[in-house]
Amino acid sequence: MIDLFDSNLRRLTGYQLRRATSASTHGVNKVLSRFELRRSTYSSLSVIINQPGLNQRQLAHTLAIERPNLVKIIDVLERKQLVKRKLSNADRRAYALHPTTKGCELYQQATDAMITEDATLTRGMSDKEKIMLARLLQLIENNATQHKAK
Amino acid sequence: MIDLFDSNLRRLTGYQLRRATSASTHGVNKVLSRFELRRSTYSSLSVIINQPGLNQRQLAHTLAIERPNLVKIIDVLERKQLVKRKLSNADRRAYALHPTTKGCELYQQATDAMITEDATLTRGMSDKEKIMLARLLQLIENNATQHKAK
DNA sequence: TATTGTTATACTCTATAACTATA
DNA sequence: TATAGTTATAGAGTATAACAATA
Repeated sequence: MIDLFDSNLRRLTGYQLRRATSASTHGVNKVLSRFELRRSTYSSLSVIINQPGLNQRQLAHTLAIERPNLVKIIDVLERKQLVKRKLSNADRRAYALHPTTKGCELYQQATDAMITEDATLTRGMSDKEKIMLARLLQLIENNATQHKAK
Repeated sequence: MIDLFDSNLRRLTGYQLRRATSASTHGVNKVLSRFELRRSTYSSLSVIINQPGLNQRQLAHTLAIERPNLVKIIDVLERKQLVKRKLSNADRRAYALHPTTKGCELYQQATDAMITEDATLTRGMSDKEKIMLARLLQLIENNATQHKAK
């Protein structure tokens, strides 16, 4: 096959980002499917375990997703008995989100597999490069978020 | 607001990538909407201008998208008279994709705006860091694509 | 009045199977 | 038989408006 190239697009950092992200998606989905999780449910479970008791608004903010999109994600996690919505005493409008024992166990297994999978992405990088990459990606996110707010 | 953090997730390169990409999306969409383009139509137009005469299979491969998803994108570009499907003499199954004059002009304007927008993402980076970022993102994409093929 | 969770809805991107016409 | 373009379809993520219960 003739190997064409998108040399114009490749000059854009935003496009480079999108291609790298997109390429990584297949492997991530494949790993998570072994645990009957999707990216949205895994990331929500992760934050809930990291910050037990937070409410849906806080979780949505942490994940940078909209509140309405979270409802079905938590529904799924609750149906699978990985997470529980507990009524908050302080504010009866809100639910405090807590992981179950089953949720913690599944999270540990899934995370082990995710870390292994994730390591394939940075194969060939030195530790110094990995640290720099993380720093630059965070800078981009901050730049974009600040830019968006204006 | 209490500033919670997703420290578990943030250790994963794949998640760092996704957050940076996602954060950049709003600005890109906003720029492209001024030209009545979307990411999919802009990137297709870009490749067609870069490689005039290529067919839809080649374009899909270059953009790493599936052939069926390209059909409506080209339909839109053709309806807007930015691109033309020309019957290929060599292979009457295939269309050769060519930009129109209008397509080239709109692409130039949109690209100027896109480059300006894109520069905000790498604000605060040295030239050396920008080069390294591009190299590391390409490495990730290669690693992920290779990993996927297995 | 404002906020939490929710419902409804719509749009974009992505992915696969199967068809047609050509090769 | 294999390929290019297409159709149909379904899944996942994302975004906004509006509502009930509560603050």
